[in-house]
Amino acid sequence: MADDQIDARKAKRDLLRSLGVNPYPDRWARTHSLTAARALPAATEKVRVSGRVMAKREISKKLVFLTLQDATGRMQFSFRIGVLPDAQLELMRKALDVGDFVGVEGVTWLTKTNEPTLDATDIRILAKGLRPLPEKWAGVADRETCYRQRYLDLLTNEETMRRFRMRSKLIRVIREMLDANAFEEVETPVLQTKASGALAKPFFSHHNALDIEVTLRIAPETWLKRLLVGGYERVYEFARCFRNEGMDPSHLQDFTMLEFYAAYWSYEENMDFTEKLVKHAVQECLGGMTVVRPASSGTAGETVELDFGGVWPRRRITDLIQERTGLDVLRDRDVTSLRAWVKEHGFWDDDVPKMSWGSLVDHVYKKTVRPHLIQPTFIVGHPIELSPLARRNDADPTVTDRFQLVVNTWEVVNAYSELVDPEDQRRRFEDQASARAGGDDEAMPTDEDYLLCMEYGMPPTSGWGMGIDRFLTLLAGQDNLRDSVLFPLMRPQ
RNA sequence: GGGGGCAUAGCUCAGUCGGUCAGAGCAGCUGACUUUUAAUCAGCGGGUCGUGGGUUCGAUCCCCACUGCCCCCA
Repeated sequence: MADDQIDARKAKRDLLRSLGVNPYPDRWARTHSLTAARALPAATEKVRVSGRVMAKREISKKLVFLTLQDATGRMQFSFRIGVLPDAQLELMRKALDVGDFVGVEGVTWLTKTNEPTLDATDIRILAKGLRPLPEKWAGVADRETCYRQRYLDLLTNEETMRRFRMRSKLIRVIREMLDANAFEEVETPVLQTKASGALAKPFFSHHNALDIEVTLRIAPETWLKRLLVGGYERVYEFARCFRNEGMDPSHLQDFTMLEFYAAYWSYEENMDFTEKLVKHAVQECLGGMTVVRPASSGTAGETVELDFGGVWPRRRITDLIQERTGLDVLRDRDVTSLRAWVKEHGFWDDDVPKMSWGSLVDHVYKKTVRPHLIQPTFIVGHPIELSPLARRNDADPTVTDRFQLVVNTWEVVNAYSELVDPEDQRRRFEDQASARAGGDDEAMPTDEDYLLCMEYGMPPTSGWGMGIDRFLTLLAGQDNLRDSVLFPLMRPQ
């Protein structure tokens, strides 16, 4: 029968109940974690631990060894005749399965092989499991099961647990460093009436009480900048954002973006800070400045060593294009000839006819330069059309005071000196509106409420954003963002 | 949107160029064993071979469609 394993466990649960033992008691007072208990000297008495039974080795009716696992690690415990009362020993032999949570009280001892072991004087089943755990040696291997039933992946694959603990640590380390630099953590709306702050397609929903259409945020940017008008000087938010676009190994619909804003900083000062922040996070998470990981897509089986040490180069996007292709996009800034070049070199796609000069430069960069950017590199000098919220450069009004950090061909950080001139901002929105009218449905809609705010005065500010999921994926040596998110969205079965 | 791959027991996986091929290990059940740690030994159960069609004397295997997942390309 398909259910015989479940039936066997239910029968054991019923056995417990028939003897007046609750298979789901409310608590267990423990004195030690398993890792702490392992470190105790032999013959320590009244040690109380708890955890999940991961393996059971029944040597005889008189002696059983089991492996217990808790959040700190694993430890072996034993029960045997003469130490555990006979009736309890008999019950545990019959009713205890791999997968059950138990509380154990006992005495520490060392086996022949010097394995720290807790010899039980009392065992209580704390939660009876009704389904068998995945195979103890191989664990769960099926990727779909790992995504849909992440708890099984975490439970049986040590590497998975390590990866998600690295995620928690990464967030903690970044938060600590921002806090130490006088940043304040804030929260801004997820439900909004206008998607703003990025070039992306939003999710729509409906607000019943107000009877209005709302969107899920695509970026926290304009909200955080409103706070600068309100008097904050340094703010940040770990912001869940939602973009209703294609999904692939480097894009999730539901992702975590960290943004921070620092009043009175230029984007160049921010680059200095970014280098320190990222290096600190890498050191804390990896214990060093390098990671060997699979190369980016299209190079199956190859690995690459990323080195976050040293000083990261700062390169103009247009210079990189010229080095890679010989194309000087700044020479005449002509859309038609640039478009012809794109066609001639095989980088054409359906969106090219709609692209402005700036978008074409970005397109060429993504096709020719970015696939070769492996080691951490700052990209600067982005055309103004690509950055409707970024400050215009004083020396060259066609580019913005912006930088991106690219690692292993992925954009990990995007930052700039913020545009704080309300009239320039209005013109940029108007340009976006005409791009939208021209068919570019990613162009940003005008945000009057944000403009109103800016008219009250916004200090010079540098803003910054990092895709946390991407950065973790890089550090953890994974190649799919879903491996860095606990419960990725899956199509219902 | 186009192409490729995967789906077999609760878990990890073999296998059939179409015919005693429904298999192993773990897990489960029964028994033996007081120092195991992937415990060991003996025995016993467990399957709609993803779903639905088709070809065939015969399909888990070949063909088509569908579902889910993974990858590549646009």
